[in-house]
Amino acid sequence: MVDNILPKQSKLLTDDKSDSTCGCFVTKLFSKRAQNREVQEARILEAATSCFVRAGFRGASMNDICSEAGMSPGALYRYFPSKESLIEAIVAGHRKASAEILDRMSGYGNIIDALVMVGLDHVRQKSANGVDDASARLFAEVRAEAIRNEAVAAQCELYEGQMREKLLSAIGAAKARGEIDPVGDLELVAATLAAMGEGVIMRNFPAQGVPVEALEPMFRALAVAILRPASA
Amino acid sequence: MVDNILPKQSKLLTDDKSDSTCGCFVTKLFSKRAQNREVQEARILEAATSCFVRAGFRGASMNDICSEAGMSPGALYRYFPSKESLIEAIVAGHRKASAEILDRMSGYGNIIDALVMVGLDHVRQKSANGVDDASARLFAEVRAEAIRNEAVAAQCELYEGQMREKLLSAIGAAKARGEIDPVGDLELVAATLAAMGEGVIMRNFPAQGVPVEALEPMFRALAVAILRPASA
DNA sequence: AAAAAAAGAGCGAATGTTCGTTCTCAATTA
DNA sequence: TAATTGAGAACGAACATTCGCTCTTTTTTT
Repeated sequence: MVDNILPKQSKLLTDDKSDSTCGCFVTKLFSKRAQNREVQEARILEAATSCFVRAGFRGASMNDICSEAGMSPGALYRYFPSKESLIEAIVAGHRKASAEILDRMSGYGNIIDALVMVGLDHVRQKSANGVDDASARLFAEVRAEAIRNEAVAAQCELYEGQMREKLLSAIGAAKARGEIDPVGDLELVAATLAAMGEGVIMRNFPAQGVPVEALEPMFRALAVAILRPASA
Repeated sequence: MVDNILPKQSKLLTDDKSDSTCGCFVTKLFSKRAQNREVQEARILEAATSCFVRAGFRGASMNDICSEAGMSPGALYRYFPSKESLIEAIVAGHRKASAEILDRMSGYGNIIDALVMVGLDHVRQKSANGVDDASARLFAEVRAEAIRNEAVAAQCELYEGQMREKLLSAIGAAKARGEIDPVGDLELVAATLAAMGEGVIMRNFPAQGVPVEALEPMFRALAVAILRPASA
């Protein structure tokens, strides 16, 4: 389809003549070749994401991805050894971005505000990240793929384990401070909050015309109901 | 794999000789042939469900399904004209079962109890329906498939539209009665409850060792938080 | 610094396999 | 006998991946 927006061989980094007179291994790290590799990998991942969102991991063919990336199969296979490796790279990046949102929790004075922020930020990121709602769709695809693809399941496990820990420690600390009185076992409380939040994220409300702000009272009500802060 | 647990041709209904002396068209409806057709269709759907849960809609081949059903491709294609038609039949059945749970809502005195029941019944049905947790896994698969398969999307739309209406009318009635004071717009409230409930269903908690009863206070807290009953 | 050699990058046709579906023919039922 | 049902081989398309080749960049040698 989109055949040649970029020249066949990216020249992006060719103009500025880097001082290749230096013989040290810095040349190796920043050589034309090494830089090009990163650019190409990014290009492939972007194309693959676009194709996978459109047709699913199984539905998108390597040829589709090659076309979208403006690259031949032979070239693409120099950067990723298999379709499977592409899927894994994309899943890891997707889940990592989610996990990182939780790191901002400590910036909030109380746990309720922090949780609401986590929910809203997820919705924002998954629905308007860049141009389209690719991320929310990927979420569903990844969930399904994880059921039968062991490597993908492991990636999910890894990052979702991190998320669970972060959530758990934040809630545990708040409880220790006497800030909240959760309705149940901390583990279950954290898992339920995560599951319910994920349900909202996957619905992709913004794509259906519901503004992110409208979800704020919903997330807040959920957090208050499950965590029962002393102030309420 | 499981090659021949059942005989190649099911004899389940062959033994009891039905009175084929009657020449009216009732014979057509209940003839050996017509009965056999239903049995075979059920057998195929069961096998297909099993395969799809194991490998996904795209990952399971028609040969897999044929083997599991103890049937040749030629035979199977007499009952379903395509893989696509199998998928659609399964999706429809799966979503219909979900929608029917909502019909039991009117049996409860108040909306909170009714909602909690709906959530728990979904979890029960999706996780322990029959033998394994096939139904919860199918949920994820169907969500992903609906993104790119128009026919599946339409099936989901149909039944989820019904569910939305049922939920909306139940909540609307409770509000009219002054029983509750929801935190927001009724449409959004219903959609959020459904999304959050779905999140819990897809997590398949019972398969991870969390008993269904443990989820009851979670669902109740959610319903109370979002709907705000006067009694609370 | 120039020449030669090696390594890397890209292309696109080719490969072997898998898959959904169809076809032909035999067996069973009406 | 006529119609339905089933088996299983066969078909054509699609797919992930590889191969042989050319061109460019980097490294080594002179």
